[in-house]
Amino acid sequence: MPRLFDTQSSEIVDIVPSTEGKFSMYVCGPTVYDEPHLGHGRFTLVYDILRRYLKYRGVEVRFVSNITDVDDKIITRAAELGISAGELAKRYEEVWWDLMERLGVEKPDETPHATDWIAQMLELVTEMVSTGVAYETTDGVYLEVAKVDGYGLLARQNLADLRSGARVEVDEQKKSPLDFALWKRTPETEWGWESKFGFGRPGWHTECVAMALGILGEGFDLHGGGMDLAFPHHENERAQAVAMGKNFARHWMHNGFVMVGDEKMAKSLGNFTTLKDLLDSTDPRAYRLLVARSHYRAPLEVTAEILQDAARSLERIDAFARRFADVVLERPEVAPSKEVIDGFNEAMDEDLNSPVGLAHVFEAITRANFALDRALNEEAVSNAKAALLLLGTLGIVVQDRLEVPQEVIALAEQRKVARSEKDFAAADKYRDEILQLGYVVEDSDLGFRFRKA
RNA sequence: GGCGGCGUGGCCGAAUGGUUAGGCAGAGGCCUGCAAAGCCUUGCAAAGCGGUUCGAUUCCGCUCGCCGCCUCCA
Repeated sequence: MPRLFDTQSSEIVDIVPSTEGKFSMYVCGPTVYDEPHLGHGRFTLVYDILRRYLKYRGVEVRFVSNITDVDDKIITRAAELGISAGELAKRYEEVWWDLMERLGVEKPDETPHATDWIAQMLELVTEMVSTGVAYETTDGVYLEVAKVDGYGLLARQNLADLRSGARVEVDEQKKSPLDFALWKRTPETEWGWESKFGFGRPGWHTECVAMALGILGEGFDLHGGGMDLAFPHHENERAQAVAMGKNFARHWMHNGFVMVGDEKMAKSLGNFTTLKDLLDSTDPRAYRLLVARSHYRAPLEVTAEILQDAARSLERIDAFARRFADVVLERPEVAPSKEVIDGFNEAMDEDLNSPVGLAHVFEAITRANFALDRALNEEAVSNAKAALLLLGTLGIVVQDRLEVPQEVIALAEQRKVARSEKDFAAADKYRDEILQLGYVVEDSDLGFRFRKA
């Protein structure tokens, strides 16, 4: 198992799963009310890479990520559009999965919906009220955070300091501004559910507790999300579990933000680029490469120039993959370079250091090319196999074959003949014609190869 | 106000108390009919000021600049 930075202890720790060889992870998914942006793309890629890496290391991963389909923002947005909240949520959930597929993010093993867990949430609320850690007011049920041991653990602040900085609106009925809603009473004209606490809907923080514990059980291995979820969302999830005397996540993992200049990309700041725009304009793999080549906890700046940089780096990877596509198949007996794989694993094992992992991949690519130039085939193939294996582990799908129209192949054949007859004027003419059709022809020992112009 | 973090070469981005990160771009060369791809060589660095040390980009302090969380937020 890798070591990972744990938000609770604020240090890199050994990850010890509750069951050896297995790993259960829960990552907070989207509230489906609008277009996802680059930040959503980053966190899904980060956890996708973690999941793929663990599987590659032979760990049996169970990955749960929820869909928040009941929320104030959904209700507000739906009202603006004049459609039902359920309809809006359904629409944006479809958008979400479509984008995930384009990003190459593997679908979670389970994708629970908050609206399917209302009954379980109400059970938890009932339990918290009965044990006295939660109380009712005229507008809902609140958890009294002062009664929770270690409240502030994930925020790394004590209760008093959190309270002094609280910016939440004052509610006379709440015992503390930090107390948060478990159940919100609403008029029956609004979207909601009947309950012993009155008609209403659940507070945000309860759904993940119900779903994580309900699906993965107590003491599941890892809970993750963006850094902005550490407080108050995850803090409040943990608070509920602690209040009920239940074991919650063993480890907490939080990824850094996507930055725009010196600011966090956020809906509220209006400085976001939608994932759709990114995917429509750039090779989706470029964003994955960008995410993988910076550390997951560091801020990540994304600009057109930086994406272009990653895209060019990807061209090098694809050129390498094309060069080795056949070579690798011819040598099934050669194993991937252990040295490269060990270097990669070592980097990834220390808090998922994918930038260093990628450096090993690029070094392997250089060595493979170097060796093949000198006909050192075994050396070339073992490095190439390692690089290809590890790229796959990061979820980077190489384009090692190109579907080329028959017409282009015919021109390349003619060019080959012209070259053998030393008719270079004709050869160059054929090359131009191939270029007109959108392909670049490259010569090699094995004949010709193509790439997209 | 409280808490956490950051400032690395033209750009992106790691590790590290003394030796090449890696990628992208640049320069020179090899290969090629010419290219492309590839390979080789090569600039360019550590916000500032002090301190610890034989030696600091790396540790400590201060200054400056910046960011995040404490409200919804990935």
